[in-house]
Amino acid sequence: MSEKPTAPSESLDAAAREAIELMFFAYRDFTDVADRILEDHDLGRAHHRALYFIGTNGGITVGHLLEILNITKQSLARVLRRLIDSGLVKQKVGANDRRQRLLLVSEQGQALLDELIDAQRTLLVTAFEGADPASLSGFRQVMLSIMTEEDRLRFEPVLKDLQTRAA
Amino acid sequence: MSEKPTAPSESLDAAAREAIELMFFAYRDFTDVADRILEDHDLGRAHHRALYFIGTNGGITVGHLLEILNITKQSLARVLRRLIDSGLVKQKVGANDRRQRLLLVSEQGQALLDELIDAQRTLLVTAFEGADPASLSGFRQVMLSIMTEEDRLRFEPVLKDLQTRAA
DNA sequence: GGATTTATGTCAACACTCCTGACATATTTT
DNA sequence: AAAATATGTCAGGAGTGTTGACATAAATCC
Repeated sequence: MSEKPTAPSESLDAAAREAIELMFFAYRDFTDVADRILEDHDLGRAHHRALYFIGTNGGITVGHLLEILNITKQSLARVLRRLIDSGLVKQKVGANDRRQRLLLVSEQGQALLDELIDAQRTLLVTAFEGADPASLSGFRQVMLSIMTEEDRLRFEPVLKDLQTRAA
Repeated sequence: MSEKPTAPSESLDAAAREAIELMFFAYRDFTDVADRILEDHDLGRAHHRALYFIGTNGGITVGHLLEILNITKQSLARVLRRLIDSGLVKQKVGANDRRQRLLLVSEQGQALLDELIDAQRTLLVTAFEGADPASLSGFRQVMLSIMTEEDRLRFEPVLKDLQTRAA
């Protein structure tokens, strides 16, 4: 009685359709908590993302940051200029390669970043507490599984099947 | 030996920190599959979102769509104008309330929407297949838990604790 | 029925973010 | 010395979101 023989499992299919909306609403509300803080500093999401990856990867090069963010040099330039001019991010000439401009958050930048991370971390901790303890690993597995192989490799192993490397 | 007495559980905290990045990369790669299709039609994400909610809520009013999307009238106006001018969306005067302009996708609009939904659905089905079957419910629980109460109510019950209503 | 509210549309103007393509400089590599 | 790399910048265009004001038609209130 199944509709089409190409159906992946019917139930997975229905879950996937619902998940399209789960992704939309969860992501929007997740970013909203940071957006409210950013408003007070007249910064946008692009500033948040750059600040975040600079803060969590101190001394990152401009090129590497571009790779992570997946945007063009010009898009990042504008954002970086603001962050540097406002004193949230500092640059340091690379020790080995003097062409590089290593990026670092300033004390102020770290303070703002802490505020942003805290807001999202708190939301997530609350969400985790509101769900079964076992949900956490399911959530993680699915999220890793949604992203591209390339992005997945940025995370610690832990998953056995997805990353063929039983350490 | 714990750092602070305010720590929620240490392990939940660490998971939440990682989840900040899971959200970023998973959402980006999830939207990317749709963005590639949208490019071919010279449409942006805003058009996608509007088309999606019109398609899945046939006859929705402009006001209701604004509530779902959480954007201003002017932001939607531009997007809606394009969708209507390009024949992807039709308007119909409300039967009861003739001030209303009920929104409906055209045949073309439905075809494009199907293409977009298929792309994201396929990605999600593959992700679900690549994770433990039990992961699915964990993923769902956490995603629902992340969003605001208001948004959560848009979904079918299923969760017992979060929605106090053991129907 | 006249006043008010509601649903929708639109104009103007501004900000943020992303893109393409081109060009310039300093430094490293070949 | 020539080529490649890392970074910065200029010019210009598109999409998306905001505010505030104003206009019209239709429903609702008194």
